[in-house]
Amino acid sequence: MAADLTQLCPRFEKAIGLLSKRWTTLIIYRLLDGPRRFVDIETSLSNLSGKVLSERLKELEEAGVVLRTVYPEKPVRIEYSLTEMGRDLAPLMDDIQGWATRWIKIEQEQV
Amino acid sequence: MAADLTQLCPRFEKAIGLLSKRWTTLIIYRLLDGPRRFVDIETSLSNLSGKVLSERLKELEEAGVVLRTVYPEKPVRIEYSLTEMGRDLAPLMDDIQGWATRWIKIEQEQV
DNA sequence: GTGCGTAAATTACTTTATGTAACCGAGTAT
DNA sequence: ATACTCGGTTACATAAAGTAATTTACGCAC
Repeated sequence: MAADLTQLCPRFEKAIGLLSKRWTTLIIYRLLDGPRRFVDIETSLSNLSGKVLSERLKELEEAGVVLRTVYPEKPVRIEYSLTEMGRDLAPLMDDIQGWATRWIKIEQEQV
Repeated sequence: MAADLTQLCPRFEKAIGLLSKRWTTLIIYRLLDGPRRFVDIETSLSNLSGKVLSERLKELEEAGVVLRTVYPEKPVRIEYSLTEMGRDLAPLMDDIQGWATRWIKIEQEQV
């Protein structure tokens, strides 16, 4: 009967809980290119609303993946960047990119 | 002004759309150990409801990641397994596991 | 055959998450 | 003063997920 009592590694579960929320991976992917401002992220990911972006950035900051830096210039500038923990996700992103390239088919627009 | 017009690779985006849905990764992770029946997956992932499992398995089958096999035995047996495309996600899972092990802290139960 | 149980779902209903759009406060430009 | 940008927040509407009961098709005990 013992179906499958293999416990999931709690760290793995927690990582998945963080990373697999909607938009999270795409936000991180954007930040791999370098620090970005709120609006830049918002406008570069279509359908991502400021509301959710704000939530995600808070979660990621809380988790230690993203760093929020305030530059006290004339009009204050706020930049979001990846911490070391965040940059360490780069190989993972490459894996997804590789897998996608190998397996994902895109339906062609009519030629 | 040109904020960041870098387009996301559509394959990458599609892959993320598939993989980052709630439960999807955990279901695939479970199937990496070998074929499983519906109830086994359901009971091994707490809080995953039959409803959503059913949806996810259909999506994954549709995407070519999961194979649904019907064994016409006395009480019919249905097994879900990974296709080659699905098994090719193993390195990604390993990377997530590695990253989680390196960075994710678990709050300790009181000793 | 009646009642009971299991596997694999599906349906109806509730709760949570996300999307949309308007609004705010600080700063700057006209 | 007016309008515009940035970095948000708020209020409301829709979509997705959770909960629980029901369904269909079996087998099993009686």
